[in-house]
Amino acid sequence: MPRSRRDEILSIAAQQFADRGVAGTTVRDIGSAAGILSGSLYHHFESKEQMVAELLLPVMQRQVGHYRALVDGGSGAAVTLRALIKVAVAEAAQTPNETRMFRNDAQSFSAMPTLQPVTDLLVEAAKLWASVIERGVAEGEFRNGVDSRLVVAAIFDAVLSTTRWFGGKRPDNPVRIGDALADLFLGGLLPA
Amino acid sequence: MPRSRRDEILSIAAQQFADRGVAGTTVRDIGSAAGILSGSLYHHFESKEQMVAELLLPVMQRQVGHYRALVDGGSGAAVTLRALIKVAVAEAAQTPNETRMFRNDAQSFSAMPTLQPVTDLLVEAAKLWASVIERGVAEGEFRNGVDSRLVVAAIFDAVLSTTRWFGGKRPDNPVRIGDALADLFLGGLLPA
Amino acid sequence: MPRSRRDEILSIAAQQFADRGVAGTTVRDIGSAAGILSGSLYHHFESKEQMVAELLLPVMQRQVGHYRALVDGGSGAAVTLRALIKVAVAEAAQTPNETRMFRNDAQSFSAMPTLQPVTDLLVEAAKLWASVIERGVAEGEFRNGVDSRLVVAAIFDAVLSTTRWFGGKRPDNPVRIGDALADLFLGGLLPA
Amino acid sequence: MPRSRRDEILSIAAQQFADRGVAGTTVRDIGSAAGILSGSLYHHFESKEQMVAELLLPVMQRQVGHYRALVDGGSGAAVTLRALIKVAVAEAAQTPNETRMFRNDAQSFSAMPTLQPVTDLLVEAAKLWASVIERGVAEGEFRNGVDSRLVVAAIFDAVLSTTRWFGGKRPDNPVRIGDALADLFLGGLLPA
DNA sequence: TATGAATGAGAGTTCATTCAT
DNA sequence: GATGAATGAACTCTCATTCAT
Repeated sequence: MPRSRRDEILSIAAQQFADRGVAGTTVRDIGSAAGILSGSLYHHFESKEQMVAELLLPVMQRQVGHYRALVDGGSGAAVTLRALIKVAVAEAAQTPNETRMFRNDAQSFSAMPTLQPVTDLLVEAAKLWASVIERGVAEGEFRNGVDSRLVVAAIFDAVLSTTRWFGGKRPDNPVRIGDALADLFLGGLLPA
Repeated sequence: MPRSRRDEILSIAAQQFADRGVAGTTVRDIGSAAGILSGSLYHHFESKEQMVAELLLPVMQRQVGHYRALVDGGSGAAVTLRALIKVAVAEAAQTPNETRMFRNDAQSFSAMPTLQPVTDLLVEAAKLWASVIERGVAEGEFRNGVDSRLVVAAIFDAVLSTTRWFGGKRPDNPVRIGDALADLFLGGLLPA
Repeated sequence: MPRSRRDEILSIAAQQFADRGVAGTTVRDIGSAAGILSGSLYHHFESKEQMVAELLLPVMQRQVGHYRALVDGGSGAAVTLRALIKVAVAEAAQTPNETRMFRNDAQSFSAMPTLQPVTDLLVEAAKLWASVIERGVAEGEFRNGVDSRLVVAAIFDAVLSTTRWFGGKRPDNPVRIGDALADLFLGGLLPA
Repeated sequence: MPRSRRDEILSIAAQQFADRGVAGTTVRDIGSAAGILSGSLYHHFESKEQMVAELLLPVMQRQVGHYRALVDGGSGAAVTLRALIKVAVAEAAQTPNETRMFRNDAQSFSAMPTLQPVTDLLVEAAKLWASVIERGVAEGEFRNGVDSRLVVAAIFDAVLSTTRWFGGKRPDNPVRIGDALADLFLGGLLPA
């Protein structure tokens, strides 16, 4: 429930960005979905790029905030990793459009200067997750020889993909998905 | 080592498509990377879209060919899944540019009619993988309660992400990466 | 006297289309004649082809409307034919640019899907005219052995050519031209 | 039955020019209809424009030759006009493609410097025909008050249109068409 | 806040023509 | 005579953005 007209437009834009990609969405698309002309968008926002930034930055800040708290929380690596996965999935479920933007458009962020802060947070998030994996290996909680970069990339991409299950008609339960993913990455497919 | 001029241009285009995305790559980009004018590309190809199709279709056909053979190979689910992951990673290592195109641009394929056959193969691939997971669960080789769709999506995305390790200056070893990924998804992070 | 900017541009385009042919007129030509950039045309029209359609359809609808009324009017064949010629010439004088487009570009209409309705009306017009000739022959008003298709084609082309006399500095009188043409086709060159 | 390869290509080009218009025909079209690449056309012809000139000039020269002879032949205006119409129709039947090019593309000839001689002949032809009409009026053979320019334009256009009946599967008889046209313009539709 | 008209850069594509082989 | 590759200019059309009203 968006409060201002501004927020309303922003959430309409998020939908479009998620559906067709940032580059594939024209300001005309956004305007006509919002019931105004494209030129009128510029009364609310400085540029299309700024809309993207305004959409993604708070989402990423919230996420990294959670990650920092969990990593600093003093729990063991396995418990922390499960918590990270669950909170990440929960956030993905809450902000599915923004999450799909991360999944599909992160590649092009480097060409958008305004998004530097977002990219920085993305990097920090990856480092936080990697640190948990590394600690787990170092402390013997995780298997030896695990490649932390590879594992982090795999988990991250898996989390970003969970938005598939949250859209559509019968959205799945984020808690269940988070647990399933944590089970998969911690315990594997083979039975214990 | 491309033989004809045509193949040479095609591999140059693949690099650009992978780096900046299909939509983000202009025919002028491709032309100047190939040392010719953009218009001259049309001596070799009918359209930009056709270049994409010509790049992706054989790659996907090869992959699905492998997947079919493995799924029909009669091995157990775990063995088959490991083989699938390894061959998929090996293919990703051999065609890193095309793989990155799948990762980043698959979303927009629906807007490109020429790519329908590619999309069809993509769907078939997902079904083949899912069938292995389901068989593993049914036959007790995999844990009970595993969500096959979710697992397939996670593994697929992880495989597509491995191209990170194959580009650049010091490309990693696909066999090692394939094994690491198979270990992760079969055995999980926790020690046996 | 065009009212909206849109109509103004349209009538400028008609002039150009008539002078250089539809294919020979570029959107840049139209734009610069209208004092705007070519891209700005697309604020008003979806495509060049749509401009052509929007120009020709109402003209042809009006004409066929007249033809239907006259053919159904119950007058004799000779009287009807004279009326047809006169109204056709009058319309050509009122919309000289569109008429020249019919004369010069009708051949290429089949390649423009948007113009199908126009082509359909063109065909109907020819049939209406031919029916009058045939009735005249059948009822003995016209000479025996007259080839109606040939005569219709000849009259049609003659009418389309009359725009020569309506442009330029000293435009001729459509009523006079219409009568002269009717005299020619009804009575011939030889004195009665 | 074209003799040289050159003539063969030329007649293939004429067909295309007639069907799609000069501007609407690409050298690629001509090449592929002739079974060679477009570039190879330039071994035979200097330019596309030259092909047009080479096609139209002899046709027009022949025609004007006939017209001059007939106009200078000393016959009465009516006899001369009938002869002009019949020979013009006969020529149209013999060179239908070139005639259709005159009908459809004459407008654009002014933009093609190479075609100046053709245009000059076209003008001379019109003058020759007009002189016959005027003589007929002056000598009382034709009705008083006849507008010679208008009549010439009408007859010319009618002749150019006769190619409709000479193409296709069951080509009509040029002699019959010529007579029908002469009857129409001399005697009109009304019975004597 | 919004409209409607326009900009200007750049997109994919076409095409007559050239030329080394 | 023909090929195959390329040029370079022009084409239609798109789109983020600006601005007077």
